[in-house]
Amino acid sequence: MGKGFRDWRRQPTTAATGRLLERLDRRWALRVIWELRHGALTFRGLQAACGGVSPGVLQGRLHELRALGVIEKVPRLGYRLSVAGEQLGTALEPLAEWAERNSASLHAGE
Amino acid sequence: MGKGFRDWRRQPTTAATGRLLERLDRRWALRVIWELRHGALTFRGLQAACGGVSPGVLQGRLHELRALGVIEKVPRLGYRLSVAGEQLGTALEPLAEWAERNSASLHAGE
DNA sequence: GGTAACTGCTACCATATCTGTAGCATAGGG
DNA sequence: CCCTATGCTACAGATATGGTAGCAGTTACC
Repeated sequence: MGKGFRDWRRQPTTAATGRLLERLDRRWALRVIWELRHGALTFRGLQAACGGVSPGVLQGRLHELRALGVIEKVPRLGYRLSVAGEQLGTALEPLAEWAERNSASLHAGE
Repeated sequence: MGKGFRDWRRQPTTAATGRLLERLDRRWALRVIWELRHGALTFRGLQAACGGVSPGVLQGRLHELRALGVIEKVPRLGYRLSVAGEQLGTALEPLAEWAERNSASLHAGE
């Protein structure tokens, strides 16, 4: 980084939160969890629900999210949230509520 | 898309939430908001807080987030959350709490 | 058995985005 | 003037994503 960095770092983001954000700010990561919040979806169903993500990317996200332990693969149904994943989905709800409340400005930003 | 798509689309993600997720699942978007939650930061301070994001990317995120109306630029202090942005930051807290609770599995997924 | 439609998943390439570093123009302090 | 900090731009190389085609396995049906 440039030379002008001072190490004043105040209360820093904890490692755990940092790791989470590191995973979730990738494309479709949040969306996948969000789409699974009401139950299991097949790979292709999930793909459609996300508006046609490319299968390679979806595959990658599913792999990462499984490694994180938030989703799991089930023989017939496809993929679904794990217990931890459902909690994560719940933690996402305030975000969705915010989006609803601020849909006007979200639209403007487009 | 493959040919095998069925249009069964159950309760779909609302447009507003979709748009939000579309913006926030880009790299560093969530993190920037998260780092600003305790007050304003300068461009370079924000850069440092995010672990050294490349300035070009940070610039892009700041531009997008300003267009969304969640952050604003202040003459001397750098950048800070707008009123809506603070609400968004608050909506992010459950996510951070989840991360703390599940730090073990987050570590495992690394 | 043949076929049709589904399943999860892989390969490929064009494009977009991110990383990492260097550097510019400005402002303020000493 | 010199030094440091500011916001910000530029550029090359690495990585991620988008879009499409297609494969192997399973299930259902005629």
